[in-house]
Amino acid sequence: MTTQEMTHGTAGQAVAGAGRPAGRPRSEKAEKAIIEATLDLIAEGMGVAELSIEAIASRAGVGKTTIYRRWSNKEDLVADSLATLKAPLPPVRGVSVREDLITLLAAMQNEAGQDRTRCLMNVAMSDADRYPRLMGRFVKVAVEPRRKAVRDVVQRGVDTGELRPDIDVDVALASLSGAMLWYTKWGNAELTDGLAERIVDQVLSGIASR
Amino acid sequence: MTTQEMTHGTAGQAVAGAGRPAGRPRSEKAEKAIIEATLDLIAEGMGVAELSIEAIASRAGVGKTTIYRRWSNKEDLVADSLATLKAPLPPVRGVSVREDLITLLAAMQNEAGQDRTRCLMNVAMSDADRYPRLMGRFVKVAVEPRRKAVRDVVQRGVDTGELRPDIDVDVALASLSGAMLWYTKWGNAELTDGLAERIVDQVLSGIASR
DNA sequence: CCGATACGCAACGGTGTCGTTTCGAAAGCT
DNA sequence: AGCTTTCGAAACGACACCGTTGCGTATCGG
Repeated sequence: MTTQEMTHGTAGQAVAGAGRPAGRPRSEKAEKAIIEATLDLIAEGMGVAELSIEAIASRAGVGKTTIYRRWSNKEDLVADSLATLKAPLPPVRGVSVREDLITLLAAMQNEAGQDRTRCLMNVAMSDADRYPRLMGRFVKVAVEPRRKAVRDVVQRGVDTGELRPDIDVDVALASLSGAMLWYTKWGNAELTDGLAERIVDQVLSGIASR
Repeated sequence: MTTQEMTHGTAGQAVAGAGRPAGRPRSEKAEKAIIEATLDLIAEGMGVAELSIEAIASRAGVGKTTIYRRWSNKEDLVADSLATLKAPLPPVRGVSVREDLITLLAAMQNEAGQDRTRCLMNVAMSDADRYPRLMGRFVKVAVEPRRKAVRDVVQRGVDTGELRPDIDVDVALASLSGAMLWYTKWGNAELTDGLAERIVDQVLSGIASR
């Protein structure tokens, strides 16, 4: 958490081992509800700028006070909310690079079709420039794990000789993930069956004549 | 223009040849200023939702009346503004597919580095879901020409035999443009020299071992 | 010159959100 | 019990925009 210290965190707890703040403890449930409401609203297409504390409070069934007590501003709240996002990546079977890449890209395509992920992606791309701290957080919890997953597979392919040793791994990964990103955004929405497979095969084999 | 008809457009002009509305004509300069101000604000990172008519009027040095007289709502204004965007694509020399693709991707990378294009891109990706009409307009004036440029080069390569005849052109184009998009968004910002060249070469030759 | 329209500007009442404050009730500790 | 802190709810004054209207001026055609 970012602004936990704001109220009592360090003061009451850091020095002596058993420093509870005395008084009614903060409701863990309220905190969950607030974060969940925040993510919900974002997932419904709300940009960070339009997110209103009032709407979050109302949606979470919580008083505004309860929010302001924990986060001093919207950005901190959103940052903490993003940080709770889990990244359930599909497991990779590890048999062949081709198969693993298809698995990962297909998962990416699937996620891009869901409203929640889609809107989060939008926020990530659009509000990123305006809220650099948010961007950092989002990249860390959402983009980075996926990038790493693809990167690991590619790197493994290089190590095992399945892929050429002289390739630029970052560019490879950009070609793969970027292709899927592009296609799901602006490609023709039809003909997306077996898209992951087509992308992977074509990036693997190249498009130039031999 | 979308809502020109709102006031006098069709009524005064369509029927008899010489039907001017009588009275002071609308200032072309004001119109330009309004649209320019709108694009400016968007380019400064303003999302469509946060765009305020007041801000636009103020920035354009224009009364709100002058805006409301022409556009009945914000979306129409933004749509018309986007429609005025020119797409100065780099000329392509047509010598080799590789060279042409590098030219186009390098231009894309360059554009992604400019704040104006960057923010417009953000709006395109983020507000697209919320304002489908805007999305359509933007795709038409900004995305489509670029997509077509790359597509034409790829298609030409297929025709001349420079590229394999069995490739999926759309996937190829997604791999190329998508890779650049991905890299400029989330790739490590260093080491972007010769990026276009690296992407093109690697997509052309593929990454799999032979 | 006259009538008509557009111009920039300032003001209107209305709405939504801000961040803060107050309130009575609830929930923990000693 | 008594003390402390948090809870949800409601209200506060402040501000930013909304979309509209009126005002005095500018610019056209007849």
